[in-house]
Amino acid sequence: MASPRLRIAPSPTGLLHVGTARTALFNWLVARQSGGVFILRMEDTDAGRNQAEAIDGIQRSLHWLGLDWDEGPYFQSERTMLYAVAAARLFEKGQAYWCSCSREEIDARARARGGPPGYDRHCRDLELGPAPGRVLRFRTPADGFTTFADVVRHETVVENAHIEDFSLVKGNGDALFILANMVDDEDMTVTHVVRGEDHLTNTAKYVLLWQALSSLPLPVFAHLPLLVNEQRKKLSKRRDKVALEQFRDEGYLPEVMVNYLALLGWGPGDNVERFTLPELVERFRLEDVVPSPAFFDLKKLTAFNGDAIRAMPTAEFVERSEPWLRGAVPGFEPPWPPERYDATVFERMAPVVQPRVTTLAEVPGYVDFLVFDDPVVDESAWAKTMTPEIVPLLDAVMTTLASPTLEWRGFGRPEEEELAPLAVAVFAEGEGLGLNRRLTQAPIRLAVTGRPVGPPLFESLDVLGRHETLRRLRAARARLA
RNA sequence: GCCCCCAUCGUCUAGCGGCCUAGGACACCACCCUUUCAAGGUGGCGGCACGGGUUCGAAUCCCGUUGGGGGUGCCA
Repeated sequence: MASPRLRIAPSPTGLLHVGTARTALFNWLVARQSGGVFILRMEDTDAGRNQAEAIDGIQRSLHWLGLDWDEGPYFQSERTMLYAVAAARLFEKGQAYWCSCSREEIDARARARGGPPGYDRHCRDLELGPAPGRVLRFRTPADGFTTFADVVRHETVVENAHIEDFSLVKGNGDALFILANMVDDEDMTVTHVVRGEDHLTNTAKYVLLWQALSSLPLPVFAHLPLLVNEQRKKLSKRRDKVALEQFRDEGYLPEVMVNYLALLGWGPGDNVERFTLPELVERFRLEDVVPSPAFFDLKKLTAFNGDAIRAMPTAEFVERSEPWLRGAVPGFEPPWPPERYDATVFERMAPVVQPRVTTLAEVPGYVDFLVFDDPVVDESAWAKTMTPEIVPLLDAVMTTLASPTLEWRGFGRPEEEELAPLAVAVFAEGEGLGLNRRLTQAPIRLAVTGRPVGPPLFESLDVLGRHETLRRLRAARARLA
């Protein structure tokens, strides 16, 4: 048997959608694990809906995920002759006919007869020729059944009487999806059609067309379960956050996205859930795809992302965070002018930031106090914490921190059990005033970072430096006086 | 309306007739650790939609019911 040929056939009407990405991934996995070919084909037959930008965006997103294609991108808009030839053949064989009915006429007749909506085969035997405004319709057999097998589902049988005489060519001469899609699959000798369940109903039409136009065996079909939102509706770009580039901009890692997407509609037999792309190539089985819809759970994606960030060597974390810190991410603005980013400062904080973030876009929020001239103060937290009673603490801490004999070090050392010198000094002052560690660190954190929560305090002071720490403490003290 | 598909913890899934008093992950809860917040550790809560069959035996097979979804375009 010839090597498998699979394709992803997005229509360039917007950014790559997570559902399309999942479909692309499954197709790609089958191709790669079988020594097959993965084809990219832009289904841009509807000129009015195409967006030039989308063509680049789709390719960018596929690359981002690590899904490379062997052929293409093909563009259906450049292959119109193929569809015209197929349409002419169908017409000549009597398997298609021209129809002059407008949508309004079709609907009006459906209402008049009180029957179900849909085309009533009005022009079927009128023997009309082609003309502007006329559509070409497929002459669906009046009786019999159309059946097809599906790797994910049971064999499906559809009564031909239930399939309307669907349109193949628009009134302006352009081919419709159903024709172009089938003709291209045949022409590109696609062996496996792996796509979303929303195409299941189209498949009977596809099979009918294939039988009318091709002597090749039908491709193997696999209809993947839909990705749904919390309302259990198909993910849509209008209602839901689905653009892959948005996830990228928010600091989700491509390897995590691939891993998570693979788990939507498929599960390995054992209790392992974390996979790299090469591991997926090895483990994935199309036959094991489940048929029921899957909820795209942002919480689980985020949890995986946080795990992956924590699992990185710190140097890698620093490197991969940089675009968000420098303002190099298209959809993300750091809270400071990009030129203020100082890589050497961030490098020192990175080890304590890394376990606290779940996406890379969160990183700047953990280190902004180091970049700003003055901390941005959380006023509600200030009001609660910075009471007149803490003045003695601030005074004592300032005196201690100003002492030149104090070693300015806030990071603990692996080999020592004790607290770092800065922590020892500050806690000692708090203790002297009858304050526990929790109460001692709170006002200092607020004075220096402006917030009640954040990275560990003494590490933060360490990186901020003695001079700036004291300046901020004095400023807070002044505000209280 | 009609056609098609689907149905295991809240969610994603394991299960493919006996190993299931149904396993894992995310979420959630509790405790521990702790300078905030995280992280980490330990434990917990929680499910086979319902009704009939088939079988010595069903989450697993069959039928029905109910529920959910998709399609029904001169969109893809």
